[in-house]
Amino acid sequence: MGAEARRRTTRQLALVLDAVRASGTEHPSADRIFARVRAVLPTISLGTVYRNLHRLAAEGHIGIVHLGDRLARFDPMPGGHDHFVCEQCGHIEDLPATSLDLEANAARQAGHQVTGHALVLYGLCRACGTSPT
Amino acid sequence: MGAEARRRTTRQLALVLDAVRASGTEHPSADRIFARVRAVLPTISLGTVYRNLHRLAAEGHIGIVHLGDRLARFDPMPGGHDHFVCEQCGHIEDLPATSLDLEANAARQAGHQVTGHALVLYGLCRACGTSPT
DNA sequence: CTCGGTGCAAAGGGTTTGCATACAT
DNA sequence: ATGTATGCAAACCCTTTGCACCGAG
Repeated sequence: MGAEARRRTTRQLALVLDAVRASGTEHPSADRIFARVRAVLPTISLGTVYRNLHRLAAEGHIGIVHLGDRLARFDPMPGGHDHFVCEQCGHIEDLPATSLDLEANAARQAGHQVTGHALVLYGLCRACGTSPT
Repeated sequence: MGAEARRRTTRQLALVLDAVRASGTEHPSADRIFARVRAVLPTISLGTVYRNLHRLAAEGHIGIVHLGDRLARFDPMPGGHDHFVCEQCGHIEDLPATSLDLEANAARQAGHQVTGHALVLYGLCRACGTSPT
């Protein structure tokens, strides 16, 4: 180990992290982050946003969420929790972390080691389930 | 409702379904299905494979699985069950269906209706966890 | 005979990458 | 001074689509 690449702190990196942290519950996509940061630093490029997003995720500062569609979404909370997605309005909500002991059991009984999971619940959110279609 | 489009049965549709059904536990991607079918019907096109894959999924004959990587995988079993993915060798394993009552509860308490879920467990499969790195 | 399905090839859209330059250390 | 991070733009990759022809009903 040892030989880890030396990492530099740049304005771009800080701004990308800020943007994700300021996104609250929104779970923005990369191009949304791009737009936000660009409002502050107009010269930043999309490639840089992606590189910093991945670096931040690798260092455990932010989380990446895959919701079944093609694009990745970013989350100020690094991990552990799950998500609920409304199939009608697209609203995304954080759910508390779960141990998933029951579910992981099947895998463990097959001799596998479970180290993590991704869980997305689908349905109708309160607003969509209440209002007329 | 009523006015449903009339659907035709073609050799291509049947072969795509056959290929998915014959894939067992492999969870093949679209281009893998494409290759398999092409071995039997060399003139079939990728576009047709995708169209039939989606039609079969919409009709509930096969399942689509998103594992966090970029491409979709197809499953002879329509739904209900979960998956385990080995982070080292990429092996995919089916897990029995789970109700996820505990997890869905948090969403229900917020007033949402939960109609489905996608759960992927990550870790080291038996082979990778046992053998030396 | 009809009109839904097919093949082909080009377009799409998110993400990654090569390269010369800028800048953190 | 050193070499990592950036900006730009092209490349990638999976997937979707427009269009003219084919073939199931």
